[in-house]
Amino acid sequence: MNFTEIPKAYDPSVVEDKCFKYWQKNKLFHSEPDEEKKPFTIAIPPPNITGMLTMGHILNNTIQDILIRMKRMQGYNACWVPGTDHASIATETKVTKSLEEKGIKKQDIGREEFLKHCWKWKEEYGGIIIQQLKKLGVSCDWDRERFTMDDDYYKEVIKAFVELYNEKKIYRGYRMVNWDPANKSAISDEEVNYKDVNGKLWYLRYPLIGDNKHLIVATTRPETMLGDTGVAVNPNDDRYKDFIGKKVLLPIAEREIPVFADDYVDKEFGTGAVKVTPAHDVNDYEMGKRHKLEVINIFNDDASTNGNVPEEFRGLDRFEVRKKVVARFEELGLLEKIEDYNNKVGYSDRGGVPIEPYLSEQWFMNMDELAKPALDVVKKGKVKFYPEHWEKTYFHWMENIRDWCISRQLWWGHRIPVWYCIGDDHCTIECKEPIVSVERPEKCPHCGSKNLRQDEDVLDTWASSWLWAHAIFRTEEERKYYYPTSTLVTAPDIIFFWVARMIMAGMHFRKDIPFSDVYFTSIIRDIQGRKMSKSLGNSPDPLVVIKDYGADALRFTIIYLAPLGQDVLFSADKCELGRNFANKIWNAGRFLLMNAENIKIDDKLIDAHIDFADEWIISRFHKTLASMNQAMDSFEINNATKLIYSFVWNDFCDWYVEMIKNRLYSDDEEVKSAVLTRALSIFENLLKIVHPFMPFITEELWQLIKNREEGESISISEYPALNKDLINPNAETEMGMVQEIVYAVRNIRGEMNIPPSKKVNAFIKSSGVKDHQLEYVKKLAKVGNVTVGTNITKPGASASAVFGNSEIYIPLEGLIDLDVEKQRIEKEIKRLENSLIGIEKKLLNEKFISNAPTEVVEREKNKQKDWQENLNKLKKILSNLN
RNA sequence: GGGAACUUAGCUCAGCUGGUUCAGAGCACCUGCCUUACAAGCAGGGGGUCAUAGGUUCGAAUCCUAUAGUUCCCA
Repeated sequence: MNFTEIPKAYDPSVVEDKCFKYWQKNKLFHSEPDEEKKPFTIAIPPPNITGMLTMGHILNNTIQDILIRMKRMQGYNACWVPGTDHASIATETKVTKSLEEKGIKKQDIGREEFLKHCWKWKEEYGGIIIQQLKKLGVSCDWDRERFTMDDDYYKEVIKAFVELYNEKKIYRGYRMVNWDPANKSAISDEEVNYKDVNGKLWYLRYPLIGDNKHLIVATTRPETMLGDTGVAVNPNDDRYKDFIGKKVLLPIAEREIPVFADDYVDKEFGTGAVKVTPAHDVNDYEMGKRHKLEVINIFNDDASTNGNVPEEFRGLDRFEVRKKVVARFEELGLLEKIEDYNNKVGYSDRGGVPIEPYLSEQWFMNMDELAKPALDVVKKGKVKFYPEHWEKTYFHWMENIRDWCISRQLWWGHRIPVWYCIGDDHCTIECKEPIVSVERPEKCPHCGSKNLRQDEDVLDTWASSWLWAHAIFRTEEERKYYYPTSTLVTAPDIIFFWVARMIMAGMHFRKDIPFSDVYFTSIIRDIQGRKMSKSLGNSPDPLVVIKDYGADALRFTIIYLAPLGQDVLFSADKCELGRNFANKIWNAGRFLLMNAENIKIDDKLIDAHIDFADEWIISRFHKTLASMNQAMDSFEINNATKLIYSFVWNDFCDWYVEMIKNRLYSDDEEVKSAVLTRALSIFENLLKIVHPFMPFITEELWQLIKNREEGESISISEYPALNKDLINPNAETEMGMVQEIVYAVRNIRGEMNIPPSKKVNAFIKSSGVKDHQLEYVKKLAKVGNVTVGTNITKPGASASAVFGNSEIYIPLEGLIDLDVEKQRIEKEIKRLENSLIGIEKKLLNEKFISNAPTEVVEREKNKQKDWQENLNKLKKILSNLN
């Protein structure tokens, strides 16, 4: 290959697909248990099969990929299991809708037929998100892809149900649940979101029986009055003492209902008298139980009114009925008033409609005993959260945990393994007991009837995905090897849904934690800080971003922007950061490769002709590595990207590459070979530490800089080991001096507007500058001749600067603007004076001298001495200018 | 109502256990450059009483308390 033909700008579109295919073909990310190696395992948070790739997935999976790639290179048996979940409600909604578009109703075709459609839909669309994920370059073990409804996973879920039922942790009950009328299913407490709603408070008059008086009740839901079976007041409310025990005639329904006293009633709310609807409000239900009230359900499963309301009010949607009820109250002269009222309304997470408290028969899981060990392992630090503060949220939820409603009135999902005896003629009382079994029972164990009916409901999707961390592994052998997994990377909004429950499942079914570290990712917002959402249309399509900027650029940018525990304000154009960085790396590689066309690479010379610039970059590399290790250990991944960025751009490209040019363009072939060989080896190490973050470009360059065998890959190469002996303070000091001089000269050049094409000469009044340093100064600051000595006098018409304890003069005959020069010096004097004021104040403070550690005091004294000397020099320079 | 996080340059944010990266980075801005890796670049520059008020300390962006604002979770 002719390297001069390498394009000047990096083009990710060519490289990315090629690299991914190469990795796939060679199965580089496949893992099998291997007792010789330590496992490092990640279970992907399974995206839902109805989902499309979002920026949240990008962040989440990039982090996982960084962790897994790094560990893989560090010699671990890295195993990242990908997969998807079946998303009961979301999928069923999609399939139902698409059938309805064809004029097919779910009920008409029946369960079996409907499920066939679901599977077809899953085959067609369910894999899209996984395909999209591949564009990101993630290194999952693609042979291990799992789905929560795979046969063996399905069995695992059913087994868990039966086990928990037998342990009496799962039970059936007639309860008031959160009902989602859109999906016609119960949902769990966690799936309800409370929103502030600008509503109304209606004041309704209920006529007292045997009296001309009225009792006025206030309600946010007037329509439920059709199901009222009582009116409650506070027992200590003097206003209503006389009403207790009397009855009111419920308007419209024409029902006599009692007035009673209950402590629950808040005297301050409304009129202090509240209508009680036991079938449609949790608190009313409790009151109803206490006072043995009738329970009248007025709604069908879609929240339309049923036969328990007067004829003309039947079959209407709950919001329609509201209007009609209010209108009727007005007609009857029983509407006292309407006030604006701000209240919280629970909305269904999935359905997006207000939930309806609804009495129904459901399956529940008692969480008390499951929660204890799960709480314990986090308290004891066996499972660590990053950032740590999520522990508090976790503790609070776990300590106040409530029973989990796990049944859903849906067909797509894990069907509850419970059968009911319909019976023949000889049923016993025991036949009423549910028959809970992994396999379909032959007959009723009590009466022998074969007439059995399976429970129609399926389980909450989370009641299957909570087993994910272990159920993704098929054999006990694998579970022993890979479980517990290492790090879970997930969004904090599913801490209860998934993280907490997975810890519970792990402790219960495996008697061990499911993962040792949990990394809670940032939430991606738009540039105005709004959550990204479909309805706002403010979420960039990650695939378009990848197309425009490259996957590496997107990966790097999103991590760079995402500090631990902080939200990220993202817009696609921010990916310029990553794209530019990729281009920088590309061009550094291009530079080395172009030189490699004419210069021989010779590994024997890798340590030959080494000088302080080489030692310095190696020192910087190992320092960077040390900081990176520290950052990664504490999951400060964005710090790691910053370290990488600054090493690559500032140290390697800005300084080192510029510095080796002197020697690469020399006449000594051996020096040239040594310098390029070494630079390439440092560059290779650089590629390796960048690789987990930007896998594609680093793979491409790694393949280019040496001849590689088929199947070789940077992704399975050895990660550079930290060698603290190579951190070299002498080289850094020597380099520091070069940098100081170069900065000083560049500053003069910049301020004096001297074009780069024009070389300047320099006089340096110092004893400590060596010739080989000056060679670099000449190159980097575009200096022609340098004169160094201790007894140099300042040439006329020159600009000056002070560095360390030395002075530098740049003769600028005809170029110098005296005013500019004076301003430059004065600015520097001002800066130093301000610093000195602060330091003097400190040193004059007796308490500082006596209380501060001696080394701090020493340090301050030295600083003062150096700065004072420099100040004196500058002052002298300034007075000479005047 | 209870809890959590945040407030540092025009914007987005670093700054972990107080004193050698202490006031930083990227973007934006201004000036000069197509210097044989890179204009997606190079060199230089301007810009912040670290939300406010107290306190602890020899010393506070950093620790404590209160206040204000922003965001999120739970009831």
